[in-house]
Amino acid sequence: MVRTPCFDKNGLKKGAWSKEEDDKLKAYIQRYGNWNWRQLPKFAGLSRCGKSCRLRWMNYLRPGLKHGSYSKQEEDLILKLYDELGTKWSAMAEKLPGRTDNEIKNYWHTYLKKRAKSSTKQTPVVRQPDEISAENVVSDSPVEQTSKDYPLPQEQASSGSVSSTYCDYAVFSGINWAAEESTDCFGSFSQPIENFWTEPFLVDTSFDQSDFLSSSMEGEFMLSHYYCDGNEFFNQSMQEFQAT
DNA sequence: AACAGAGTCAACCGCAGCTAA
DNA sequence: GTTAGCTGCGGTTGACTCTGT
Repeated sequence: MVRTPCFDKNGLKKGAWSKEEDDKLKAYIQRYGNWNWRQLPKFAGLSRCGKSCRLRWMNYLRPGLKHGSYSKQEEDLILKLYDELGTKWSAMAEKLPGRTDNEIKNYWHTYLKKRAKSSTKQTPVVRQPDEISAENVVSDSPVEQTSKDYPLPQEQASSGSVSSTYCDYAVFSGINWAAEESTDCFGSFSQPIENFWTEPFLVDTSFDQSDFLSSSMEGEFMLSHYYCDGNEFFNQSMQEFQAT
């Protein structure tokens, strides 16, 4: 299912990610944010290219992602969005909280392409773009159910990064990601520091997540410019987590 | 049990677009 | 206006799993 790990001529690792690499990347981004994908692997102690790190984070490690089977409503929405947007997978992902462009793309190619072909024999339903939105999704999944109860502000629904939308969804919908991923959530991100950009981005090759967690709980790590797609999410999550 | 072909999906590749110098 | 560096996107690949024979 995944590519066998190997090293290219520059000594950069390719292929499947190990648990250890995941932990390093996750911990680093949650600590410092993705301030520069190109430089990030060097500081995080990873033998990967920045692109690979970004992809891994966006498609797999990022909080709030849903994995697994799609609901009927999600399938229908993807089909409708495909009619409207074509292969704009990232645009589709914005309408499907918790799903990535890559995942939607794969799902399309494996399942929905066939379904779409068969349905083209019927008269297609033409919809205006503004008719298709996340709030039109009716789903039995917790995220989507509650997102109807806590609709996104317009600017959040229509602009900004995909991931911040996911995160805001999570926050709006009251999902306690901190509780779900307690080891991934770190206290005090909401507290500011003066010199985030001048803070040394130390290579955490000997990084111990439990140490980090405990120390961060005590408020030792504080970020003001947490330059991460999910900064709002983390700030909110931290507050929720600390409140529990 | 063994093999072949189909299906799945994480990851890679290359390009376009954006921004800063 | 040009160039370089970086990010994000969409298409594609290929290792692995599943299913049928």
